[in-house]
Amino acid sequence: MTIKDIARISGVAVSTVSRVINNHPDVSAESREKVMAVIREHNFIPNNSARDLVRTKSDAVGLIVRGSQNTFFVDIIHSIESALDEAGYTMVMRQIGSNDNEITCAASMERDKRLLGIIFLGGRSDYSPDELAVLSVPYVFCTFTNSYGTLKNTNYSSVSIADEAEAEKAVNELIARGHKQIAALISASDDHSISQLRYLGYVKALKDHGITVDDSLIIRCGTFNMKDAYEATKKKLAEGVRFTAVFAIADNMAIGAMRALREAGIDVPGDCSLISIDGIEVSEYIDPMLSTLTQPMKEMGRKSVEQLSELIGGTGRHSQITVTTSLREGASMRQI
Amino acid sequence: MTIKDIARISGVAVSTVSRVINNHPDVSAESREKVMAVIREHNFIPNNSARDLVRTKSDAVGLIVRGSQNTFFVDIIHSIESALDEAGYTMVMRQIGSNDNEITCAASMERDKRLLGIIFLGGRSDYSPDELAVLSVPYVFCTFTNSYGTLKNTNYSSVSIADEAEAEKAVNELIARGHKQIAALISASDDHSISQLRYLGYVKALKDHGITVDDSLIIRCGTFNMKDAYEATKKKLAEGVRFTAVFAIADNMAIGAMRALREAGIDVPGDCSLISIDGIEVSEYIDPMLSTLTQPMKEMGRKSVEQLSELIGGTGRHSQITVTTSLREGASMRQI
DNA sequence: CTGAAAGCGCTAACAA
DNA sequence: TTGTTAGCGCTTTCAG
Repeated sequence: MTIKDIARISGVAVSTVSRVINNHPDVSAESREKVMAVIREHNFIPNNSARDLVRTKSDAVGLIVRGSQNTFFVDIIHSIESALDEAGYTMVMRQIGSNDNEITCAASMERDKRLLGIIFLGGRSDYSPDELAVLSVPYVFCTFTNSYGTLKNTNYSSVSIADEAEAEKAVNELIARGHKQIAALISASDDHSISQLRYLGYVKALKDHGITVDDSLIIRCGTFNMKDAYEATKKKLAEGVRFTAVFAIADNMAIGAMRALREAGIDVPGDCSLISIDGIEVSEYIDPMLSTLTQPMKEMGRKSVEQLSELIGGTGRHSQITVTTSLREGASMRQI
Repeated sequence: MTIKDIARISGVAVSTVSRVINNHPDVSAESREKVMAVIREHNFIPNNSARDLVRTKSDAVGLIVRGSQNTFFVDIIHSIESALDEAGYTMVMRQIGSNDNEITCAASMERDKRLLGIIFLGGRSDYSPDELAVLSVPYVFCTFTNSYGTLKNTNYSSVSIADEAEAEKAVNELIARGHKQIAALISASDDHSISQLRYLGYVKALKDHGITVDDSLIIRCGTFNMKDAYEATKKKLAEGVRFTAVFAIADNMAIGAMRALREAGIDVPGDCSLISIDGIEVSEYIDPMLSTLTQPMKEMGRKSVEQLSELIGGTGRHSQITVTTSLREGASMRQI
């Protein structure tokens, strides 16, 4: 069933059917009625591939999301969606698996959907100019930025927290409460990811306070999973390593660690304090409530759209926007 | 940049470029090299709208997901993805917002992407034949089924748990532990959703054991959110209503309730037992570990694909597959 | 207000 | 092995 069929059945030309479908005003009420009736009767749905193909412009902005399971993104997605909506854009969201390449996916969507711009939610911190060269519309990184100097500041936009500084802030909270044996729960310390940045913040905080960094206190999980964080912490504890506090680079991982600690008979915060970064919903519901540096999700979403809008409009230049977290005092830390 | 441009630059015809792009064997190594070089040099990416438009057949199966924030779906999605992959299909996933209509979205994708079949992950339990009439390829419901008799059994396929029976099973666990004042944490009892079904199972369990159903023990949240579950439970407790156990229709909601109970000074499971249904990851990590009836996610994903495969292949008829949960004994229930 | 016709970028006969 | 060409289903001039 195509508009050609609809046209034939309704006794009008395809262009008239097209006008009806797209709500063009210059169609007589009579024709409109007739066509609509036929469309309804036959459950006709226009083919988007064909529409996208012929349309030369659109009002679509792509949102590429890495790691959909990350409940941390849910609020940001909502915020981006409504901001985009207010700005008069249509959002086309694509969640990609961990194996897919977000840039390739974005480049593909850009061509298929005639995107005006792209927002990347989650992604790597070390893209090369060559990689990004496949994109020819403006884009902004949300929740991460180019932290390894592989890009020029004048060539990309981002909205993110200062991962290293925030991690330092988190660890400082622990130090301020008298902790010196502080473990770090990370994914890896050399993967050019957010994990590495937050790890560096941890190291800096310790050094600044004259605390020696003890590599045996670093718990490397390899991933950002709750389960792996649990296993890794469990293993570390089984090795007999002890500490009075843990800094986890993500709430998710902190929750995994919490269970490992509990199962080892270590009370949080009684025997061990715990702090992390993110502020995902469930972290507020568990017992003890997680003390965490929450990222301003709504704000990040809104700012990303603002920045992209200016880029699309031609006003405004590239900029790296840094937002700050705020400490949500849960009950997982204590003074010693 | 189109294949026409690539053809011109490479000095070959568009069909040759097309052949290279699609890895057809009948291209000389020389031409292939040349074309590939030009493609790389210009960062050429083919337009999928055009490809989808012209392709008359594909190996794509659509996966329509309602409620992406639901971490319960993550494992099922993985399982469906790999099963589809093994069966030689390509998966096209689309997450839809709570405002969008999943059937319309599916119908649209069916036409755009020439889908061979569709899997609905999450959805309503009372579709009408008319609604479904827009779909012309086989589909299967995953995690829900047509529970209100609006469809003929010979007209649809599904893989789900028996919501009412499983809810009954959950409540029976509570009753077996001596509980009689059992609250039910639900979304609504008359919305034709899974909530209503599980509510009915709750009612049945009570009745079968001669326990009067007390409407003041029903906590209606209106949604399936953690937050709303928390608020609703808090409110109920503030009204002075007391009970020795709670049956929550979903883990998510149970976690919300847990916090409300805790804040009211009610210990779980000391003062109040708690059981729910689903088996989401985090429910295993919290303290106390949630006692829940876990759905066999991997199995559900695999069976959905199997069923769809048979439908697509023309072998096999429609069927409603019921899988069963298993009790994961956490630590949120106790004998009284 | 309506229709005819020219493509959008690509694939797949068909011919060479 | 390669090139030519006819559409896929739709939107959009351009005439009428």
